[in-house]
Amino acid sequence: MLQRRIDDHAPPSRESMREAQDIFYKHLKRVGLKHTDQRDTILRTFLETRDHLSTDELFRLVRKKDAKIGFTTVYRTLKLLAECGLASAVPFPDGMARYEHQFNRRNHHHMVCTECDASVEFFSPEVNKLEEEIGRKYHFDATRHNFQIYGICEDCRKRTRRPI
Amino acid sequence: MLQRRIDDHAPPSRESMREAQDIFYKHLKRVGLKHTDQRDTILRTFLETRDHLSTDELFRLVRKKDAKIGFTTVYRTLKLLAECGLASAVPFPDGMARYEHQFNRRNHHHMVCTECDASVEFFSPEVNKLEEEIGRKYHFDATRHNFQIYGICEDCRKRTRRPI
DNA sequence: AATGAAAATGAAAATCATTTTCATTTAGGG
DNA sequence: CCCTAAATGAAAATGATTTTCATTTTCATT
Ligand SMILES: [Mn+2]
Ligand SMILES: [Mn+2]
Ligand SMILES: [Zn+2]
Ligand SMILES: [Zn+2]
Repeated sequence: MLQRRIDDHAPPSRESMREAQDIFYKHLKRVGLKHTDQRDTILRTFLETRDHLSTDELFRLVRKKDAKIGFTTVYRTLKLLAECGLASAVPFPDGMARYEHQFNRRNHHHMVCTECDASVEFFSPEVNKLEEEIGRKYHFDATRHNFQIYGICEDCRKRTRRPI
Repeated sequence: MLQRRIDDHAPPSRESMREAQDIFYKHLKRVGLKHTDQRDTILRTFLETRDHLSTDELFRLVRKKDAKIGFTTVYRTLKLLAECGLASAVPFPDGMARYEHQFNRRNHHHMVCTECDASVEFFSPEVNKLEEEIGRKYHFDATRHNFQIYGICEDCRKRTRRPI
């Protein structure tokens, strides 16, 4: 699924990769699970992209590195990554479960174009403040939120000659 | 799915029901579709509740009024209602498609308890303002948004003796 | 290094919400 | 009333997700 960026990014450095693996393997140890090559490969592949990947899309990327890794293992690993905070589900309107990595990454939200399905990330500390305020106001122990804006992206607007 | 309210509400009056039917049938006429008893019954049933209903849940309610109406018709009618703005999908984390009616209803958002799955509606004009501002800032023609807060509801917090 | 119990793997099957198909019935303009 | 396009609903298809299970692997302990 197309994704447009408004910020730069470099692939993760060797050491930040280590750092993330550390988080993952500490989590595995904590819940009594084991370290495997498959999990390593899947984590590395996942961190190398900033896309919003479906399980199948990640599976296809993983398969390029190790064709013997099965879909089921990718599916299960993605769940583990979400458990320890390295991944989080992004609810896009295509209905499929999609994940993005949350390692060394600036907190952001998404605008989704209803015309071309592209998503654009944006940054808004105000949204985070709102979560807090509303939680306090309604006696709700808020831990996270989800905010997405739907509409027509700049490109689609230009394409259809319909200025804002 | 449990839903707690912080505002009062009465069942729709006879005349507001008419008003909604009018919107629906104008829409049907516009797109060349026909008026049927089934569609009437489904719309009435849908407007009588403020819950966030899955297709199957609405189907069960509809069935009480007319046992001959099929699931497929409910499914299709819900789509039509969404088309003309009388219904809108609410993306709750249980993964199922859920709809709430949007007729004569105050604009609101949802807090969802990750412990008991209950949802609480809240009101925040600030969120609407944010949609506008962000759209303007990023040259995105924003038409709608989705904002949900996840956390632990008051009841669950009391139950587990873990004050905020 | 060898052992063995617990966990991991991956192919295949199961699940289940959603969507489509299709034979039959119905709405509604003329 | 007639005719045609649309509606209906049962059944089947779809497709993402999840489970099952036989086999393999990890790793703490000898
Ligand atoms: Mn993102
Ligand atoms: Mn609601
Ligand atoms: Zn677009
Ligand atoms: Zn709760």
